Order: sequence, then structure tokens, then C-alpha cells
Amino acid sequence: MEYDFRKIEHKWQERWKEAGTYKVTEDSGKPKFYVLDMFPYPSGAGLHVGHPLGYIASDIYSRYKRQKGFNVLHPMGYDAFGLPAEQYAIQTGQHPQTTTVNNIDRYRSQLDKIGFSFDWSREIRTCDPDYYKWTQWAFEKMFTHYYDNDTDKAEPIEKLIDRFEKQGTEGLDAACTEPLTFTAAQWRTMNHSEREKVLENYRLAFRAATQVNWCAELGTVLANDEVKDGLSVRGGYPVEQRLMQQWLLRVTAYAERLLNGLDTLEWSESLKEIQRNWIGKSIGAQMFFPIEGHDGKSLEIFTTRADTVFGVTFMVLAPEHEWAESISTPDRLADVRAYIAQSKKRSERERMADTKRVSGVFTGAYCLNPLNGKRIPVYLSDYVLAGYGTGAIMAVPAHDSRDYAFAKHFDLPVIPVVEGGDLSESSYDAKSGKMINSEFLDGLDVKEAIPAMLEKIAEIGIGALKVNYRLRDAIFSRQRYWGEPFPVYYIDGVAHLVDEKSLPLELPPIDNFGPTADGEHPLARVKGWHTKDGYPYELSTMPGFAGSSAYYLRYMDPHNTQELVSRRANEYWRNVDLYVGGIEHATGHLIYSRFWNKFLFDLGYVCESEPFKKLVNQGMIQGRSSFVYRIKNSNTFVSAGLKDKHDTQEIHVDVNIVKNDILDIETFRAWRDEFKDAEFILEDGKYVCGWAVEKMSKSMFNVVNPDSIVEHYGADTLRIYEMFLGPLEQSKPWDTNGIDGVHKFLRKFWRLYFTADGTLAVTDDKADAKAMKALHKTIKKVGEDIENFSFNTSVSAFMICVNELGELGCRSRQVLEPLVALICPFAPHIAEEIWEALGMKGSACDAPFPTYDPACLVEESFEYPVSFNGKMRFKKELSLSLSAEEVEKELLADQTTQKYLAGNTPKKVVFVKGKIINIVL
RNA sequence: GCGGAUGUGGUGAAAUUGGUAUACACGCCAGACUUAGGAUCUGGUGGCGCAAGCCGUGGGGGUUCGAUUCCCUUCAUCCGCACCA
Repeated sequence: MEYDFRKIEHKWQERWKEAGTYKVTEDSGKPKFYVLDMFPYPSGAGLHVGHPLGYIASDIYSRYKRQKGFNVLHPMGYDAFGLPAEQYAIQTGQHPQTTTVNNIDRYRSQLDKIGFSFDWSREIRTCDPDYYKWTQWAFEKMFTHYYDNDTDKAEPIEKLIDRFEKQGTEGLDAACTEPLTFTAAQWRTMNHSEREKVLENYRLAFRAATQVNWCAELGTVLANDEVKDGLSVRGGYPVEQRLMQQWLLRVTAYAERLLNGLDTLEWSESLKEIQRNWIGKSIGAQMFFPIEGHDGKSLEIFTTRADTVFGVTFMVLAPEHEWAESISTPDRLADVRAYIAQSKKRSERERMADTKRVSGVFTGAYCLNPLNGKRIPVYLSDYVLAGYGTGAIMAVPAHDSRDYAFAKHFDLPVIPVVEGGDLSESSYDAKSGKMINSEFLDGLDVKEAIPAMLEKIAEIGIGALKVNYRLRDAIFSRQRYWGEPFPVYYIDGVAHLVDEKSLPLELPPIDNFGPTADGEHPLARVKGWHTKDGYPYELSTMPGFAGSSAYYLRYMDPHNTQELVSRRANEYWRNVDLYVGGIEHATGHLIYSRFWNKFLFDLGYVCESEPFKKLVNQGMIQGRSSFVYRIKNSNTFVSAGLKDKHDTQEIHVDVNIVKNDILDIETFRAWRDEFKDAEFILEDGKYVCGWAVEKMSKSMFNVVNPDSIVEHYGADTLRIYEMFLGPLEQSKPWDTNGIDGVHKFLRKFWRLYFTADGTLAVTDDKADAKAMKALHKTIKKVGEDIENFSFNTSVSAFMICVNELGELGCRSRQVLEPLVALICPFAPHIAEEIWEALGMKGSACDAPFPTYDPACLVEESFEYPVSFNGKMRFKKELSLSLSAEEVEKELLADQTTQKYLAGNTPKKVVFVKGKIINIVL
């Protein structure tokens, strides 16, 4: 009987389910290994073949680790809160809960068909109150903690209150929204709401009026990582800046630890680099420039180039700078106001798109250079950003291209302070060189001048070393319904927490999901959305990243009603050993998760400071669209090779009716009514389609579902083919062409074990050396490849092995039995079926991963490749027992060698590892 | 502009402590079987050349007995960050 994958796969999937094969418990007798996939957002479109790529890789790795004797935690769940479900609800009135559950069911049935070894008893859904209870709990902890820079960790807010009682802000170094200074006496005179305001300045979850990314179309604010090029990542709607009161998480408090922690992680260099960029640490100086005529008032700036202070010829403030108007002279005020108004109108997007245009306005004010007392004019310009540093800069046009452009535009002087460089056309942005025109710095190199200047400004008290980060605090509230409610209510505008014991605060039912008529949040519709005492609850909900920030912890102990995760479970599973997912979460989820974990670590709830030890980013699978070419104004289609002879229109055609780029004409005619009478101009009797790589989407007709592949070829073929497609981390188009090769391989594999009529053909005969070599070579290669996540090459190794064993006619159990265990991580269904047929006890996936025997790889003779001057010429088979001298002697005596020597005496004979020979002429 | 990655047949790709370039698979070509089929099997398949042979891993240069691999330079494509001071 032939390989009946449908029957086999169905049988084993049912058995695994019934037997609970993949259920794991905390088994202290075995070493643990935690393999995690980024859990999916269950969208209405279901899975396409790109989604399972990472899951297949992690499943192979999990099964491999299990065979290697590890107790493997390999869970799965759903990131189920989110905008799309709510958008769909607004359009159709269907409750997001309903559509989300439907989508999850669909996902589950698709996933089940692929034969994953997930422990579904640990499944979590972020929209489940039993789960989001712990999201709310973590939020409450953040609300009641602040970050102490001295102890370098989160501390209870009570400690801060205690400190204020005793000494006010004296000596306090804590992460805050803005620096405050008050005495213990002042603190004691503050009333409750004043004190709350002060504390909010320090809490790790806090409210503040900030510039936010407001997306009118979605009716909500978005985090920085949810905005790209001024448009929302979801939906692509315009985003504008607005000042709004929002909840935030003080992620910046952890900037340094988030940066340093990267060095301990086994992540790709490029991913670490993205995070380093995003955190954007720069070391520089904070400096104060006194403003002329404003007694004692000094303008604070940040610079990384303190060495260039003598080259400062003007100052620039962001138009949003709080002193922009107050320092302006009366005669300049009108112009200044006009400029501020004009830049306010320009959206962030316009400002970004238009970076070459120079604009600005003189304020009439002058600063004094604190080092030489020179008068320096102060300008406003929108090339200085309010959100970075202090929103004010000292401009050094000689050595900064933006300052240079501004100086040229306003005809301001340019003073070089680093030698070299031609300043007639552009600035000289030198990072090294000799200092000039800089008094005590003259003659020093830039690298020496920076610390020298830092020392000087500290000494005369006009500035200090300062570290700046690009990272911003995470805006944590969203003006929408389908998310975690904040466990917060208000008394006289002061936020209070819902008692921890009464969590979760459940999302109330609702039937209209849009914003209210007066633009309020959807939750404002809910009558009775307040405490028993009538205090109103917070109306916004938490963002998408809230639920995904600690989910890996919950998998360790998913049914615990008392704790997020018990100490026992956490100390066993610790953290994720292998995390597989897309690179698109580099600056979102992967930053927030690390922050969240570090916070819980500070509080002693988790025992590891980093959540994800090793991370592998699987590449994206793009679509491979197919095209037909219709001759304009006709119903005639011309084959791709002939299309240039006609004036044609390119039309996407469903990839499912194209095979190896050949169109199935009859199905095409039936595909759509407009094509039913289509005529075709063929090449060689075939209609050849054109193709292009595009995003996989319905509108391109290039979506391939895993279900249809499983139906046609089986899950094992799908699993192996996805791995065979190319390196895991590389993006590549899906191309069903070629899947036949993999399917053929599995049929050949089957035929090693069974005769054509389906009887087991395996014998107890001793295997010959060649077959043993073929097997052990493969064990070695596959084992190494799995460790290196090089699954495509291990598939090739299997194919070679099966071809060799087929040619050798090997039927020996000695070889064929280990081979089943070896292939099990890749093709678990066929492995189990054969394992059973071989009469083996237990399950193939519990069989130890075979170890290779080096003795089987030893060879008696070797084909020595012989090169002349590095150019390979011929091979000579010689016994490996010969010494190097004997090999050389045999070789030089060889006729072919003589031919290439052509009478010359070789200058040198080079042996490499005693095997490769190069003869130098 | 800064940073990262990639570049090998018609296609997906393999090979790196420097040592037989193109394994494996698709496609294509030829053949076998067959009530000539998008089935199965066998063989061939980097380019040029009748052949000996020559050329060949984006281009140019270097180190080396020997370079896809190391170094310099350049081009192309993709990705990330970006008036970040």
C-alpha cells in the first residue's frame, strides 16, 4: 500500500490528543527547556502558509530537545485583544468577543492539522478575565512603585513618601516626569491631591499631559512603535500630534538596563542593534547659557560636542519651547508668534517629509557664551525637536550640517574650531582632528577636547555630564473598548486603585463600539461603569502590548488563581530558552516585555532579569503572485513569453489554478464569469503565467492556505517543505512549485520500510558498512543542523540518505529503526506510523535522538583531490593507511601527474589535513 | 546621512578554523512504461568550445601554493533609525 498520509495523520493527531502526549509538568528530575512562539493575533482571515513557518521550526526544535532528554515547555495561546476585532465590531455590530472566539476556533483547527506538539492544557487568551487579571495586577504594582536610581531598581512608593516626610527631595535620585524640589516641611503642608500630583511624577505607571500620536480615524492614541512615517501601522491612517492627558509607563527608567541587558542575550546582532537604536543612548553635556537681560535665567541645552563651544554662533529653540515667547523682545514678538503658529499647523509628517527646507525666526534675545562671554543670538526653528534633550541647542555651523544650513540661510557667522575641512560649501562634521580658535583646547584632538571641556564646565559650574536617551515612556491608554480595563477609579480627579483582591475588573458588556456622539470613549456608554460607591472608573483601556508583555510567565503556571506564577513554577521554568517570532516586534513587544520582566524581577516575582535568552527571527513569507496578460480591449490572453508582441494588461490570477507557472485554462474560464469565453495564445501548447513577489494578500490572489497543502500533500510534507524553502531567518516568497520533490521524498522514505502491497519489508539482517555510513553521516549532520537552526540543510541530508539507502537496497532494522527517531521532529506522523509498524514500544517522539558512531564514518581509502597551482585537476584513490611520504611518492609516479608536470620538477607539494594535495609548479 | 544584512546556474539554494564551487530540490531536455497524462521510473543539465581546454560565486584590486570564504575598494538590492544636537 502506498503512503496514505491522510489516514496516518488523522490517526496520530487523534491519538496524541487522547493520550495527552504533549502535556508537561514541572518535572525536577529532568532539565527544563522552554520553547516559545510569539502567539498570534487571531485575525478573521485565518492562517496562510507564512504563519506556521516559525511554529514548525520551534516544533522541530522542541521535539528534538525532548528526544535529547529535556522536559520541554512548548505552549501556545492567543493575543486576542486588539483593534481589528473592534473595527469589525463597529462595522457589523458583532461583539468582538464573538468574532474573536470564532477566529480562535478557526486558528486552532488549522494549527491542529499541522501536528504541533503544543501543550494545549496551558493555552491562554489575553482577553480572558482570568488572564487579564494579572495584566491589571502588574499595572497596580507599577502604580505603587517608583524607580530609585541609587538602588537601581523599582521601590515601593511608601519608601518615597517616607523620604518626603523626613527630608523632602533632598538627595533624591529617582526617575521622574520633571525634576521637583521641595522640603519635608513643604511636603507636610500639601493636601491629598497635591501630594498625589507629586507622587504621580514618580510612579512607574502614571498620568501626564504629553504630546501623543492621535489617530482620528481609529479614534485612539498610538505608541511610537505603532506609527510609521506619520501613518498608523494598522490601517495606514494619518496620525497627528496632540497634547493629551494619558496613562504612561515609565519605561525610560529602565533605559540603561534595557541597553546593558542586550549584551547577555543570544539575539541576532541586527535585532540588538535595532533596540540599541531605539533606546538611543547618547553621552554628552548639559550646559547653561545665561540669557542677556533676564537676571539669572539660563538656557539649558544638551550637546554631545562640548568641545565645540567656542564655535557657537547662535542658539536655537524648538518652537514649542516654553520660553519661546517669554524671552522674545517686544519688536520680534509678532514674528515669533506667527512662526510658532505656523509650525504648530505643520503636522509631524510634513515636518519630516520636508527636512531640507530651512525655516526659523530671530527672537531678539541674546545668550552669553559662558566661556568667553560672547553675545549669541537666539532663534526658533522647527529643526530642533521639543521632545529630545532640552528642546534647545547651541549651534555650531562649522561642524554640524543642519546648523550650517541654518547659518547660511540667515547669514550668520561660521567659526571653525576643528582644523581641516572646507567650509565654503558645507560643514565639516569631524569626529576627530586638532582643535583651533578654542583657547585652552587649542592643539588637543577632538577626543581629548571633549573630556577636557566637560571638566572645565563642571569646574566653573555651568554644566555637567549628561546621558540622554531617545527612548520615550510608553503611552499606556487607548480610547477604545476591546482591551483590558484599567483597575482605576477617580475621586475628585485623583486616581485610586481597585482593591487587588477584587481583580479582575471585568470589561462590561456593550453593544455599540464606536466613540460616543460627543467623542467620548466607548466605555462612557456603559451605565453603571463605576464603583459601588459611584466613583467613575477609568474609561480608556490598555494597549495591545499590555497583554503580551508577561504572557510567557503565565504559561509556566496558567491555572494559578493566587499568583501570576508560583515561585516553584517560575524557579523551574525560569525564562524562555528559545523564542521564535518576527522581527517586526523589535521595538514594541520585545522592549515592553523586557521592561515588564525587569520590573517584576525587581519586585522579586520572577527569578530571571531577561525574559528571552535566545531569539530567532523567522523570515517573512511573501506571496508569489501569478499574472495573465489580456490583450487590451479583447478577451484574448497571451502567454508570458509572447506578451511583448502585444499591448497587454496584467491581471492577477489565483495562484491555486496555476501550477509550475502553467495556467489551468479550464479552471480559469470557470474562475470568473468575465473569463468564460476567454481565448488564449499559447507557447508550446501551454499558457505560461508571469509572476512577481508581493505581500501575501487576498487582493493579489496569492494566498495559499496551509489547509489546502495539508489536504493535497499532508502535514509532514508541509512541515518539511516549509523548512526546505530556505534559511529560516531569511524572507522568501512562497512557491508551491517544488513541493512535489518533498512529497516524493516522503514516499521514497515510506518505501524503504514497506513493499508495494504494504507489508513491512524491514529485516533483522546486519546492515553493511555503506548503509551504516549513510545513516551515521545523516545523524551527525541533522543533529548539528538542528542545533544551528539550519533546517533546510538537514532536509537535504535526509533526502541524500534516503536516496543512498534506496540504491543500496537497505532493509536492515539496524539502520532503518534509528532513522525513524531521527526524522520524527520533522515528520512526526509518518515516524509514529512506522515506529508502530516496526513493533516498537512507546512513541517515536519519546525515543532518544540517535547518536552517531564515528567508527561508521571511518574510511579505508580516500579520493585525493590533486591540484596544480590551486587548480583542481584530477582525483586519485589511495589507501588511507599510507603515510604522507608514500602518498606523495605514489602520486608523483602517477601517469596523470606526469602529464600535468610536463617534465617540470614540482617546487613544492602541499598537504592539507593530509588529504588535499596542491602541487606547486 | 548613520547602522545592519544580502549578492553563487533558468529557480529555491548548498559549501566559510581558506582546500574538489553549484550538494539537495524545482524546472528543463532525452528516454522507458503507458488506452502520448500536471502519474511513475531512468539518464542528462553552469557558460563557451568538435575537442583538448578555457572561463565562472555582483565589479575591481590585494594577501596566499590555493579565496564563494580573509582584507581594501566599488556597485546593486533589501531592512532599521533619522533635522536626536
